[in-house]
Amino acid sequence: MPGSDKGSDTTVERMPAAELVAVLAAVDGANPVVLSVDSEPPSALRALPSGPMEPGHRSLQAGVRSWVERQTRHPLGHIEQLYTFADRGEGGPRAVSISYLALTRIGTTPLPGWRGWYAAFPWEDHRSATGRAASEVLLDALERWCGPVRARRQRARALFGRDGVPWHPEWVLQRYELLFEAGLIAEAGHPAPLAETGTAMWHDHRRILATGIARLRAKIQYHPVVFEMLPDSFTLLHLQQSVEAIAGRLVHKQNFRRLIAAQELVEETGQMSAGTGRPARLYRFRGDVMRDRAVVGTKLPR
Amino acid sequence: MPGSDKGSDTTVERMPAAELVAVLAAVDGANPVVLSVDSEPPSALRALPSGPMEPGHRSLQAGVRSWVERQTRHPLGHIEQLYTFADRGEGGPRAVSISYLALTRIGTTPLPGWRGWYAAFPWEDHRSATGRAASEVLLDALERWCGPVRARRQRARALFGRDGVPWHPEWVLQRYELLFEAGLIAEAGHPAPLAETGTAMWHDHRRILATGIARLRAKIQYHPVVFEMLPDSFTLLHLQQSVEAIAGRLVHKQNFRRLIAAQELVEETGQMSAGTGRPARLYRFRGDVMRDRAVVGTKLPR
DNA sequence: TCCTTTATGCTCAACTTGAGCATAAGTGGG
DNA sequence: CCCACTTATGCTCAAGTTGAGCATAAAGGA
Repeated sequence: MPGSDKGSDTTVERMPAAELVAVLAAVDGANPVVLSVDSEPPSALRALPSGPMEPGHRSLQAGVRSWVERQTRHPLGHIEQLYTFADRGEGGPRAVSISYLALTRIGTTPLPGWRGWYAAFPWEDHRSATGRAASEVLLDALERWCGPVRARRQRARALFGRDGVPWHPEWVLQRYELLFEAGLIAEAGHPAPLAETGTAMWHDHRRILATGIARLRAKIQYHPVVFEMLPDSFTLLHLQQSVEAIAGRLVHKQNFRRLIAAQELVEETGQMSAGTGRPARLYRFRGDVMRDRAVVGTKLPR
Repeated sequence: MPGSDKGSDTTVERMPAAELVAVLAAVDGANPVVLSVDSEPPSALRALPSGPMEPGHRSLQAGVRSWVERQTRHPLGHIEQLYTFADRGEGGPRAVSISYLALTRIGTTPLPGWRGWYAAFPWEDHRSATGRAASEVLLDALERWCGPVRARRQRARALFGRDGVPWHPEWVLQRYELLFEAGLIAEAGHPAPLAETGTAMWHDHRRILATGIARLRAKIQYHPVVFEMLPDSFTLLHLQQSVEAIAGRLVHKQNFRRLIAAQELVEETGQMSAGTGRPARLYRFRGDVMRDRAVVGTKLPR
């Protein structure tokens, strides 16, 4: 192998184990959810599914896919690697965890274990006034923590968007890390200093989840991955609500439709939806356009 | 640990060693370069610097930084994780390699080992007619390989941008993988079927480099990372050429300046450049705006 | 019937982007 | 000194994109 200081064979003994961690995301109506395991109390979001890496797959990707599909009995849509973390186990060998984001549909038979992801990040849901209020409260607390340090205050304001600074849905991880730095995050040990601080998760799973949400929010703007989380046929409102659920903010309905129409990502099935209000046309995703353009955006209007 | 089928202790023995691989990028005038090691013949791009992961750092990031800085004696600017690969070592334990992208300046004392990255990807340099021609030749070959399969042809055209389809600089990895699939990539074993196919690299380093270039091209559009690769003071032309070198395509000069001016990312030093043609103002990067906005774009006009 | 709810079509102003025109200010050669 | 050549810099214009709102349609229930 090339490289300057390649380790000797003894190095191998010190080498870390690798673990896979999955952020398995779906949308249940207007509620974005992830699969959670080992909940105590039940129905709380506590830990992401994880397991050891197994030899014998063509790629890590394939390994994650078959492992998750075996566990959940759900076919997976889009899957992508998030990040690799190394934790030092008290100065000794380090455990490497490789995290993945995978998208799926909640079928008609929802598994137990799906939990709304905003339980862990109340301030990230800017669709509702309560979510926005949580974000305000945290920004206040952050500014107290910042003290007179100008750079810090500016960073806080840029991330949490006050005073005309726009709110960027995809900066989930940066916001989480700032809150963490400021000691405002409830972790397993110490209790939450504020009510708006969200539920704690096992080990570093909350950070991994933040990474996953951030990636998904970013991706949704330039790649039609939402459709991996929708049923075969859906109304435009359904599509819009899924996008809003993920992005954590509302969009202008007419503009959203204009955008969707312009991109020719969907086609009418010819059928209409039932339900309250005027019936809406049902659409299906046109998988074929993916090949024409390789990448197409869904773009979020404000 | 939570998770469904957590491995027993015996699993640990099968676990892979982890190796770090760095794509260390810089810009030399109008030439984008990466640090290469172990060149044979010398001055060829053969392998990326790599080494074993060492315990004792706060994070992987910090480990890579100190390792690369020790090797190259260059301070690193931006550094980010690219991807984690697992290669199966003949069905046995897998080697995990964690790859990183790091940016730096080539100081006044250039290290040996910097090589133009387009040697490995001639078709990615759309600044020159020869690069565009290489891209055309490869697309022709691809279309022959595709045969009548419509979906394949469409994918090839979308990626290589023919017939009015726009060329997307950041789809480096996808293009590489398509060429690879089509058997058009020269790898260590078999020779190149075409002249335009670029130089082979050790193991999977060419894929890693492709990932790094892709990430850098994408990043440059919404984060001012170019400045990490420029000297303290520079002319707007210098800045533009660096961007063009990375993006692999030319931009409209006046629009580029308008964009830079609008973003207030740079300020005049008051001095002028010497050299051929009318002297130009020298600028420096305003590091302080980074904090105000958290993220600022450099955006590439066509 | 009227009220509530959701669907859908259309317009407008503000802003962004791609492209080009024109002029300025250096250098080196006749 | 004037000219060709090179790079710098200011400005305009047409198209396209985006944010926001007006208006109307079609269903169900009180």
